[in-house]
Amino acid sequence: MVLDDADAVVAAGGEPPSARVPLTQDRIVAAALAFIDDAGLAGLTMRRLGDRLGVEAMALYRHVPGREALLDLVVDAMVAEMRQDPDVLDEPTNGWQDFLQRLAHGVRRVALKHPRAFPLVTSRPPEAPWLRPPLRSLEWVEAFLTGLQEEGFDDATSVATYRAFTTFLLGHLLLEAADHGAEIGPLDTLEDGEEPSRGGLQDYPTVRRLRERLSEDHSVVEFEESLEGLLGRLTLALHEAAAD
Amino acid sequence: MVLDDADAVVAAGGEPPSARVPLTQDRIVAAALAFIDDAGLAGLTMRRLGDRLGVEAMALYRHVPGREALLDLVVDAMVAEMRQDPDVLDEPTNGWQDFLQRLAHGVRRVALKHPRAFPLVTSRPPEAPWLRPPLRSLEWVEAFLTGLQEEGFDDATSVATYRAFTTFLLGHLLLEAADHGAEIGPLDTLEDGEEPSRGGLQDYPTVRRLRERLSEDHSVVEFEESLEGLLGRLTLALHEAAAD
DNA sequence: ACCTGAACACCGTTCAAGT
DNA sequence: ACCTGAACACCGTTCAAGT
Repeated sequence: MVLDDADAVVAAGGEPPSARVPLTQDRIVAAALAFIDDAGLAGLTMRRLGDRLGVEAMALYRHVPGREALLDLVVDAMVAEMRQDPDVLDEPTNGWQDFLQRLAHGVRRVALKHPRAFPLVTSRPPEAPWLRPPLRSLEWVEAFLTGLQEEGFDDATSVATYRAFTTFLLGHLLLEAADHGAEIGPLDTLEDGEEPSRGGLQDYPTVRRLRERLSEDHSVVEFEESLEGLLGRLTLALHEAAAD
Repeated sequence: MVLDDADAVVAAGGEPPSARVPLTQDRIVAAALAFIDDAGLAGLTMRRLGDRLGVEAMALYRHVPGREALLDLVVDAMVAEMRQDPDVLDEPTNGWQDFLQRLAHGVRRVALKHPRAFPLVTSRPPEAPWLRPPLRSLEWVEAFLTGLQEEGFDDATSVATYRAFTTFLLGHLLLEAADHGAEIGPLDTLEDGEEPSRGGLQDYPTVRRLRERLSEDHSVVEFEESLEGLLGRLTLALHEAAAD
């Protein structure tokens, strides 16, 4: 999913005049992700994606089974992006807390890099029913569980941690991505200063009074504190498990 | 959004032979929600929804602005369903912990009643950018914040609680809904016992060993304990705020 | 007043035909 | 070997016409 020379040419100046750049699945997936990033999922069409790649839509079907499968590949690409992150470790080398902290921040970086595509990680059905977004690849879960077991987690605690950790990530990152993605409906183009739906605010005095505060962005602090809270609870659970 | 006589007639025996049941927005929205509940969002089409109501698709446009708007109305219907729940209180009458606990369980009931429609609550853009799913209506947030303030929460703590509470609900309920919704892709019809994607499991020994455990459903306990943990942290935060 | 029929622009996808 | 053109079935949506 790395930008190769072919993409560089296309990105630089439209499609190459005569030099035929061959289509590949990776190029298609990368283009689809880029498309969603700046036009939203609703705008992604096989025909428009073809345009973007200088090709008829029908040419895509030689490299990708169809639109649905393409979206799954986009999810795979984002999941793979987390694994490439040098700050995310394959196994715990400085204790499990450091391991989980790096992982959490790595996932968060990807979510904020692709706020409009990230929800796909949640909405696409996973490979197996017990895989949970956003850590929804077998490789991820294997690395996650093995890492914890190396650090002395027993079976039950490892699995419970996987579940608690994914729940935590999903809640925070989906909301944070929504803030940044700002899926502005095509109707909400408030180019003029009309401030829609503000009128009704008079009926909600408390909301109205706290409006400024509600708009403040404390997501970094909240993520950090919530993560620390989770790690703290896990530490307790670990000691309890050891005491049994 | 309550089933009225008109729906009862239709539900009982197909469309009424001659007695014209007038279309209303409520009937359309209820039918759309029911459709998503048992066919998934992808299957919902204006034309098919018209069929289900014994009407041409074009007739729907007299009562609903369009498909996108209809989906927003479906979300509103689910949000309203939470407010009708008799176990969910409008204001805290037995302390804020009881207030939040009832609210949490009420939202959970709706999520589990509509596992395939619930994700819409997250994916549709809210009325205002500072409204957060799943408590994404002005009425909800007004009741929520006012209730907490009656219980002595200051402004900052009320808003922080709103944010923490929504994050908690979203993470848990989206994952739990996904478990129950089982968005089985049209291709995944494993009517024969082929067990797809199980072959690769040999490369993931830890996942393989913990497979049984990963499939166990502990969502009730997790929801309960996580909620209790949240309330506990809030209690601490309250005391800290009071000490300042 | 409320619904229908026909039409338009746009989809995903298939397949024979081009180069 | 790889892409294109034409075609099919299905969408959302508009609007004049029916009752």
